[in-house]
Amino acid sequence: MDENVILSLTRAGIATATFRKLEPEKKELIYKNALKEFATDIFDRVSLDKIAASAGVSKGSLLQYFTHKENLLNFISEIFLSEYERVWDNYFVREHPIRARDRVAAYLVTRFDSWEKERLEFAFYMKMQYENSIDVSRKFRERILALRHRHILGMIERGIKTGEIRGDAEPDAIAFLIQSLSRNMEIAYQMSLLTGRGKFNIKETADKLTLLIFDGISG
Amino acid sequence: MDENVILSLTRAGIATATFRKLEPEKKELIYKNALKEFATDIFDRVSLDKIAASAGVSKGSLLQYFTHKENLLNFISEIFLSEYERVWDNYFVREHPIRARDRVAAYLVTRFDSWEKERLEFAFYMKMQYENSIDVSRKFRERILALRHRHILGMIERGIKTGEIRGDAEPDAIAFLIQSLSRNMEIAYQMSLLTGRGKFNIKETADKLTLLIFDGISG
Amino acid sequence: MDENVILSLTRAGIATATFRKLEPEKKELIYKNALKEFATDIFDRVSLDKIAASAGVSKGSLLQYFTHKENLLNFISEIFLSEYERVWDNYFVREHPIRARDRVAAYLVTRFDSWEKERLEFAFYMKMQYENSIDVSRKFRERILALRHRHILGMIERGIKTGEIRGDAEPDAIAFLIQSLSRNMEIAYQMSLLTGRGKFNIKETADKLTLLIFDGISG
Amino acid sequence: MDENVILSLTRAGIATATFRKLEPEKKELIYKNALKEFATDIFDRVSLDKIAASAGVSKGSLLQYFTHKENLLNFISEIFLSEYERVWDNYFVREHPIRARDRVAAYLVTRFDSWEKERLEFAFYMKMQYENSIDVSRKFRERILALRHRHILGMIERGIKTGEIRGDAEPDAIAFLIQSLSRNMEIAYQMSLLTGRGKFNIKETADKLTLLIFDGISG
DNA sequence: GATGAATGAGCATTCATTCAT
DNA sequence: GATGAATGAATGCTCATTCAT
Repeated sequence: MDENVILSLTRAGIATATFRKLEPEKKELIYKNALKEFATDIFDRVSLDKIAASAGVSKGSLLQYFTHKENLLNFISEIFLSEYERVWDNYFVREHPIRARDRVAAYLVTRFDSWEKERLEFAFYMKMQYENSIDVSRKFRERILALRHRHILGMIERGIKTGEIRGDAEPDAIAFLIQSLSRNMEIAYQMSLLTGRGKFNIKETADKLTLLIFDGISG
Repeated sequence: MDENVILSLTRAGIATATFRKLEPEKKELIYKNALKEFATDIFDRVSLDKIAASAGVSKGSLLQYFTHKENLLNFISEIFLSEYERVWDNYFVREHPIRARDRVAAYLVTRFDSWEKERLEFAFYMKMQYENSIDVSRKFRERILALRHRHILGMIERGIKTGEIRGDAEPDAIAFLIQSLSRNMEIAYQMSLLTGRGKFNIKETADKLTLLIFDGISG
Repeated sequence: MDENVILSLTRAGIATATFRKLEPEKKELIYKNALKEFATDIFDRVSLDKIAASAGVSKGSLLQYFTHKENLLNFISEIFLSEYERVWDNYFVREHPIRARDRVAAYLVTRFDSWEKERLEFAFYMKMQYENSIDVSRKFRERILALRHRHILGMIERGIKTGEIRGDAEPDAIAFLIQSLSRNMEIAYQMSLLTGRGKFNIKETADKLTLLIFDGISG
Repeated sequence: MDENVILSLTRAGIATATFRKLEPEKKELIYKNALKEFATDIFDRVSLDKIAASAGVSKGSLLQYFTHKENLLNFISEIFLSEYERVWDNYFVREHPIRARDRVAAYLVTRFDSWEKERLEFAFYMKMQYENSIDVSRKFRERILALRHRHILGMIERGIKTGEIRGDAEPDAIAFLIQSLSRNMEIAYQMSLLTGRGKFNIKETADKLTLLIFDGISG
């Protein structure tokens, strides 16, 4: 957890100064356990008692750190987003495949290996994107969407420049297409996790789909 | 509401015989009002009192008909699904566009005109797919997925036969692609409804995307 | 407790229909015990748990009857006021002393013998008149004040007509004077109850004060 | 704030030695801000956090100075009383009107001009007399009552000596009468402050009432 | 001596479910 | 079969008080 982010969240009134001054391990513990609860169940069914107990803090302290239940989610959400954005931005400054279609295939695959180890983070990510009944999630959704759109558009424009992607189509439409695939892969992955039966082969799916959208499905 | 469906739900223990014997209008009234509540808010925040009041039944009766709150949702879900499946099956027995790509474009557009008039049904459909973390919604999700997969596969196989869709690719992969588009269009539509700003042009989007996936995005 | 009053309170949304249908003894029990708590302690420190327990009802029921804690006080207050007004109005239609000064002396004494037996009612009456922090008490205060003012003015006007009370002074000023005495007697009575030491002789005080204000304190 | 009073309060265990050693300005600051809170709201709703924040002290210190929340109120109460008594005692050693009735009229008016500027002090004074169902307020009430009684009795006895006030009546009864007027004027003043509508003319009321009680209301 | 972090007791309110009528 | 009264479990939040630093 980035201390600078925590500082700015403190300034934004999302976490209190009291929380900021906690030992890093304790902060981490609270973050992890709260994320776990919010990832596992709906906002209304998440109980502060349970979070407090599993994080080894009193409920009173928890509320002293975040004032509100909703603010606690807000905090978790912001920390998650900052980390998420950091990772993705990092990804795009590093070296990348040479061919546009490889870049797209790689994009579709990215993050899934992390999710593999961070199941709770993935569950939280999915829940926040689709949960409409809480205000915090709207912000979350929009932040995620904007980030992904920016990244995808970047790839497309580069592909158009090199002539690998057709320039006669609207970049936004192509972006919508790639966004769709990415989203559906996340959902398919989640369902395979939930049902347990049959692993969902991400790499293979990404490769196949990239081929299809580049070359078209026409006979 | 199909009486046969109600009968089978009664046998499955989802609704009681008492409910089945109700006058059709009363059953309809309960369905409509319960669906409205479950579409509007999260399972936990839906109150039986409100449903009972708006449906003109007593809370006691409501529970006598469905035993549980969750069972009531179960019932609504099953009725919705049976209707949903009926409509789609109907769609595919009727005449269709001649060209494969027109069939796909039409598929992507279908249902949206109904949703336009049936906002609550659409909200319920989306909520069940993405938001409610209840067992019922898992079943719902899977049923929807299976149905759509079956229909899309049908289209693809027909296209392969006519040579309009390439036969060298796995039909499942192509189905995944189309499924992705369909899903993302629903999400985009929902977001345009929620935010209110800027209508989402379904027809235009469907056409553009169909072109893209048939011809590919290669330069 | 007058059923008509309860009915009108139900209509005003202060009590629910569920409460109205209760057996009279149960209603009485709730009224008595709630009044006792509100008479004994500050609104914030009165606990619904305690009232529910002493009235032999569940806390859930209590809230079903009155929706809010404040509404429960509201209810008690209205019942009290209706009874208070009934008693006083009754008092003034009955026969009265012939002489104006006797009427005033009698007025100052009235209610105290009832308070003697109804200690809790008296405590409630005092608390409601002087507790400013709850909205309900403002209404209470104004109702009490208006009633007493009306009654006192009535006495004064009659006294002016018979020539027993001087007509050259403003009736409102005389009313203020009598109101002051009445109020201070209540306070003195309350203090004698609270401290326990030395009974406060109401009758004697009323007689002495009536003499004083009629004849003046001039030497 | 009189340091001698603080010393005796320290000895009485109401304030700690730690508090006594504070700089006078800090002590004053704590007094002012605590009084403000206790004047504005009921004991239970006054929060130490708020007092600490506005007084520029830590909550820990506040409790170190006074041990309890109730003791803090105790302290404020005692300081207020000592000041109140000082002012009144001062008033009675200064020169006064020559005629007894003027002295009474002046007495009824005294303090009101101070309250005009010291709204919070007045609110505190009233709240302590009537509202707080705490032990502290009982003591407060009795101290105020005793002081006023003493002063009023003094006036009366002087009036009896000069023959301006009748000697055939019990001085205590006359004192009760004047006390009543004084009290009711305070209440009327408070109500005019609370409701906001129509100023309550103190001087005029005092004059009229003095006339009435001296000359009597007989026709 | 000053501070403020940690705590836990206390409480109003909601609502599904039970069950007597 | 219909009703709705009774219940109690569950939970977010406030705040005085304790106590380690």
